[in-house]
Amino acid sequence: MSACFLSPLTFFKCLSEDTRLKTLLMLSVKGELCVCDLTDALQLSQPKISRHLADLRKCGLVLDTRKGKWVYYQLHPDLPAWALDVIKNTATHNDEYFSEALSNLSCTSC
Amino acid sequence: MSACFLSPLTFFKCLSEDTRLKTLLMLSVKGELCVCDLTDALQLSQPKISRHLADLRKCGLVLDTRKGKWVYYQLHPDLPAWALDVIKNTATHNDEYFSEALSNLSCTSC
DNA sequence: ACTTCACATATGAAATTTCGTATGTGAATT
DNA sequence: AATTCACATACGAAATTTCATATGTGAAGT
Repeated sequence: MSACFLSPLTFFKCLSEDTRLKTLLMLSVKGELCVCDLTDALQLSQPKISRHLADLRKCGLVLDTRKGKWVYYQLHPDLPAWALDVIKNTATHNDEYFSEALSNLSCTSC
Repeated sequence: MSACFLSPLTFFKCLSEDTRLKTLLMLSVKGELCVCDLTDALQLSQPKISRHLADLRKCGLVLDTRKGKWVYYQLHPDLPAWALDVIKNTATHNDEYFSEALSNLSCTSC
């Protein structure tokens, strides 16, 4: 789904759950992460991560790209500027909220 | 409650419901509104508005001041800057989401 | 082609959120 | 002090969200 329109309510509902919020904040810092990166970082089951990623996809907040066996997620390039601002702004001023998750990342690109 | 600390998750949970979100956006534009202003603007029952205002109070997002019979609400002065930014930014770029509510306001100060 | 790996989805149960209705509280008016 | 007005809270029901578990799908290796 392309991110043509995004109602503020839909957007904030996506941000109102721990797993989804941390995922978006991590993506805003790291640019791109695969599902296994996220399960490692957040120490959660794969189906749980996958379900929340599906929510974010349906709302147009993230874009998924398959690269061989792995599926990489990024913030959707067509995300409205105000929404991207909210995410970046939140990430910048709340390191302590997701720093532990970031430090759990073991990918080579970190 | 003073707004010493506000976790991003708590904050976004407050923004993830239509009544609460519109209330916050209206307050960011109008500065101060009483409960009856909000019931008029949003065309909702008084207990419903009141319950959501209680939620916002408990999280430290709004401050209530009694003036005679009326209770006026405003965004909490101690709201963290990043959180205020999110609200203002969202209000600026999503007029159509709450413009109808604003136009329903019949208070003299509008 | 069979297996394995990475990820997605389906299902029902459990937890959380929301709501309407009724009732309570405080300030002002008479 | 009794009533009215503006607002807050209590309560159970209904709706929504979240989750664990099981199963399905697609790509790559053997």
